[in-house]
This record gives sequence, C-alpha cells and structure tokens, in this order.
Amino acid sequence: MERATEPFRGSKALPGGFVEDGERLEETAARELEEETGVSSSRLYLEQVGVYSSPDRDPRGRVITVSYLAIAPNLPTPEAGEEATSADWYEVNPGLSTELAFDHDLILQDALERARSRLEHTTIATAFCGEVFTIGDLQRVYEIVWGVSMDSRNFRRKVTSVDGFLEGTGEKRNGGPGRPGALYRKGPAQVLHPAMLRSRMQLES
Amino acid sequence: MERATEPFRGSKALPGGFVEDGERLEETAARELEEETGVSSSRLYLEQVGVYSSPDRDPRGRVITVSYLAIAPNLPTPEAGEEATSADWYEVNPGLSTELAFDHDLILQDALERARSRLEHTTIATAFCGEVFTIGDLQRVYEIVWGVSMDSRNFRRKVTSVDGFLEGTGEKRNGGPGRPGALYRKGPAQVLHPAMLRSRMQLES
DNA sequence: ATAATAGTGTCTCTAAGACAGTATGCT
DNA sequence: AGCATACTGTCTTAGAGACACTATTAT
Repeated sequence: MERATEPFRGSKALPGGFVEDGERLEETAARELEEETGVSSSRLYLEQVGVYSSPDRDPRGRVITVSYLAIAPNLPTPEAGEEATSADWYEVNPGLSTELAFDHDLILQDALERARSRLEHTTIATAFCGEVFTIGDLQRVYEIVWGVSMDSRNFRRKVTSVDGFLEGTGEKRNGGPGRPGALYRKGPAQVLHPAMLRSRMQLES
Repeated sequence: MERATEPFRGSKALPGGFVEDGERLEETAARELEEETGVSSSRLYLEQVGVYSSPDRDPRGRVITVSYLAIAPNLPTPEAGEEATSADWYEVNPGLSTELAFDHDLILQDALERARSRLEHTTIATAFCGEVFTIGDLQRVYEIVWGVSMDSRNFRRKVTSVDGFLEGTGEKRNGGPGRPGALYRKGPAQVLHPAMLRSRMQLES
C-alpha cells in the first residue's frame, strides 16, 4: 500500500494492522489482508514467518510486528483502504530494490525466502494455482518464485513421481494456444520426499 | 521450571518472562534464560520459533508469547529463580508426555521439531558440542535429537564430505576408553548441501 | 583379555542433470 | 504454415543405504 499518513507518508508499505481483543494473530493477518486488498480468507494459505521487535523500528513508539506469508490464486484488484492512498500488487522478484516503510524491506525479504524454501520442501506451490492446473502452470510457479528456468522434462518426472503431490482429473485444458495439457488437482501430500532441489539452477535457452 | 505461583502452581513450565522497554525479544529470551537457568548468552545459539496468541491461553489475561529455541553446550546446573520452586533439565525425547503449564507442551513440540529440522539443513549440531569435538560426539547429537541410530561409516562420510562443516585440529582426544578420536571444530559452513537425510531411519543393532 | 571407541572401503540403488524429438492444439 | 504448449525416454552422475573388518586406547 502507499501510506496516506505519517510516518513514511507516501512510501510503500506492506498491509497490516493491530490485533484486536479476542483475536489470534492469524485472524488479524487474514482480516487485515482482506480489508486492505480484498483477498478473501477462503482458499488462502497463511503462515507465520517472524517477529520484528527492534525498539526503534517505529518512530511512533514501541510496536512489535508478527509477519505472515499469504499465498492465494486469482488475486483481485486491490482497492485502497482507509490508511492508504493506493494499493497494488508488485512483482518482487527482479531486484527487490524497493524502498519500503519501516523495516518492511527486511520483512518482505524474509517472507520471500520462506516462500522459496517452502517450495523446496512442501507441496505448497499448488496454493498459487486454482482448483485445477497443468504441470506447466506448476512449473511456472517454481520458475517465478525461484527466479530460474527449469527443464520441463525433469520437472515433470519429479512432480509426477512424488506420491500424493498431484491427482489427475480426467480433464484437459482447452482454449489457449498449443497442445492441451492434462489438468491436475492438489493431492494429499504436504511434504516433498525427497525435496525439490534448487541448488544447481540452470538457465534454459 | 516448577511454578511457585498461580496459575498452574506446581506444574512445570518453560522459562520465560516479559519484554522490557528498549529490549528486542531476542534479548528478552537470552536474559530470561540466563536469569532462570544460568546459561550465559555467550556461545549460545538462539533462534525464534513461533508466536502463540490464542486469546485464552493465559487465564490471567491476554498474553502473547514468542518462543525461542536455545542450543548450548556444557549446561550449568540450574538454580530456581524467583518465580520457581525448582529448576532442572529434562530429556525431551522419549515420550514428550509431559504435562506442562499453559500451552507449553505445544511450544516445546514446535521447538523440538525446529531443532530436528535444523539438524537436517544446517550445521547447527555443532552448537551442542564444545569448542572441539569428535565425529562420534557429533553423531550422538543427531542420534539423540532425532531419536534414532545411525550408521557411523555413512555418517562419517557425510560430515567429512560436506565442505566447511568440520575443520580438523591436529589434536586427538585422550582419556576415555577406546581409541582416541580426532578433534574437530566448527567450520564456516552454515547450510548443509546436500541435506542430512532423516527419512529412512534405520535402527543399528 | 576384554570392552569401547575410531577409522577405512565397496557395492548397490535411487534420483537428479543433461539432453531431442514427436504430438496436438491455436492463429 | 507457423507457433505454442504438452508429452515421452535415455544416458550419466552424485550421493545415500547397507554392510565387515582393523586400529588404538582404558580397565
């Protein structure tokens, strides 16, 4: 969001807000996300990332922030809430040279690293996709979040060999250009055994 | 610690306390640990694990807890602080059937899982050992934290092949029974590439 | 002598890395 | 026709799993 009030008026900042009585912090995060961006809390993956508690991180006084990583498909166009002059989605990958308010640069970087790590060890990449998706869709998630290109043959072998990662629907996707791809949905597996390696990241031509 | 005051008087609980003005939470954790157990904050590995924020988790009112995992060698005998009738170290591995105060059972379980996961992906097992240690010492860390037995030949091959995990000192350990083992110290590597696998945990006779 | 720990070497097997061509839809 | 995406298969290589014996110390 672009902040409408001091401090850091005019700077971009992550959405957030204060916890209310009787609320767990996860509920606070989901509520603020929905209020400020319109992302509904259904079909939303939400994971706690870290706590930021430097005494002087907010010039107004002592504020301790707990950050959450949210993953959801089909993002709605955000509308600016009360404390923002504008709200939008930004690509985080090339650069991350943004200048965010407070220590939000650090918070964003930690969350991005968490997302990248989760893609290695869990099946959470499917949370970026809709109900059904092709293997090509899933590969695009990995390539964008990791910022690399991957070999499609090896990628296909990997995701189809891990038990419970993907469940085939009988359907195919029609409409776009190219040969229609088989549609899958998220399987029951939560963790990836063995992990999806991102050590040797080779570039595809 | 065994609690000396209500609520949960007489129950065991993890050490902890409230944050003070101008303190980062990591400093709070280190301070409370030292006050209540005598573990000094030098040579201490401290890592944030999670936030616990259920509105009714403390019957006295709204308390949000941030938990930390601490790893240190050569633990001193703890002395009970002000709010405890006794303080001691407990083995966490066989059972974890403890009945801790508040939601500390959950906190402990999350921290244990974090420690186990860190042993897979980082070189932090060395933080359980003193300045110098043998490969047998290091294997014992893995076996105790993971609760398994490992093949010493494969373990040795692994830890010596990962670059920067161990740095050889010229020394050997003398004194105990058995052939003296070569002493190593922690190397510069922080992450384990590839990871130390704990998937197939076989039992050694 | 016996027990306890340290150290060495090989075979197998799983899975990742590299790599090219065919198939099927759209415009 | 040309383009875009989907799909199939092989060789190589890195590294984990399983496994037995010798070496060196303390008691």
